[in-house]
Amino acid sequence: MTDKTVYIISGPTAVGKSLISYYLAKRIGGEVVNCDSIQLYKYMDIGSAKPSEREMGAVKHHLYSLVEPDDNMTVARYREMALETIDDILSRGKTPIVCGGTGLYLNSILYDMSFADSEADEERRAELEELAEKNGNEYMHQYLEALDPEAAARIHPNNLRKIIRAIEAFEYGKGVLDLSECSMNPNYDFRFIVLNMEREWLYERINKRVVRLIKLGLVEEVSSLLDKGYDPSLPSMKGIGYKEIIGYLNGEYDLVDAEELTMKNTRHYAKRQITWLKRYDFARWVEIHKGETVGDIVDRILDYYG
RNA sequence: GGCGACAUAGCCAAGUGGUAAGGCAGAGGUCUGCAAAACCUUCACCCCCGGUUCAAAUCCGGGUGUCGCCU
Repeated sequence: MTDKTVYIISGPTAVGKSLISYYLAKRIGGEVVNCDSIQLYKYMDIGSAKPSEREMGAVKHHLYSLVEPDDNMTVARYREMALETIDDILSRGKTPIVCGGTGLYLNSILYDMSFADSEADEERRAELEELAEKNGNEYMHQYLEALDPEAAARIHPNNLRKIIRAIEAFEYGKGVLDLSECSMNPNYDFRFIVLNMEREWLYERINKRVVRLIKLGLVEEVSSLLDKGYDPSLPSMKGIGYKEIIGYLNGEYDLVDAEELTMKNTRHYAKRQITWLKRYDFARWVEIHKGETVGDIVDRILDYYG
């Protein structure tokens, strides 16, 4: 371990990232830094499966419950906060343990990404969305092609969201860059662990977790968010578990359907996360087997990097 | 036992003579400012046997199975 060592504990949802990070932190005197887009929000504790009070009390946890659910979060802001937090932890002689499965946020720490030249502008975005509404995806894709052919070539014509972002980015600066043009963040020595387990077992855990979250009061949590006035269209409220419960509360289907939908969407999410994480050829994959204790897994993580 | 209906992918399902829609699930993938988001790719010789026909998931006969009704 060096004085710039930063652990990253990632993996699909429900593999046990939080628990393992917690034990790892206890073992090496680390502090946990959240890298989960939904756990960043306040009042969204049950649905986002944040670490328990006890865990948060025993080990320092950063960037949890930080912003209001209607806050306009972006990767750029996340990056800023995360790097600041990591530097602070290092300056106190502790080891940061970045824990989470939001791939884009992970990238923002891992790579020397620059967001400075492409500010997001609400008004311009609304304009572009309207233009798209009127003329369709194909039109927007051609529009982008005229501005930034390279970006257009990378973005599928149906992916309107990315097309609009690329147009914005182009108008503000150098456009949307490809990650391959970035180098690794040179300020840290990363120890990047991807936790994984047999697909079937993971799906089983996901299903059980959804049942548990509902038992713990997810429905109440969601209705209290709605009572506070948070709009279902907010990105935070589109989180898995939240949007499905909102549908139930609106009478679109019953609770059993909401539960099944949540399970399904969580499974899909886990799969996308695994796909994303495969890109990091420098990551060490730790396969968790049934019957292993958290201690065993932490041992293996520590052994990995000698 | 009789009569009738149906049998298409893991599930739902379209197709009634011209070489198997679609949805869901599953699998794989893309990714620099909404990322728990957005988007893409992929997945069947149509219950079995025989017949008619240039051509059958589609028509005919016989099996088998499921469902319904009757006795």
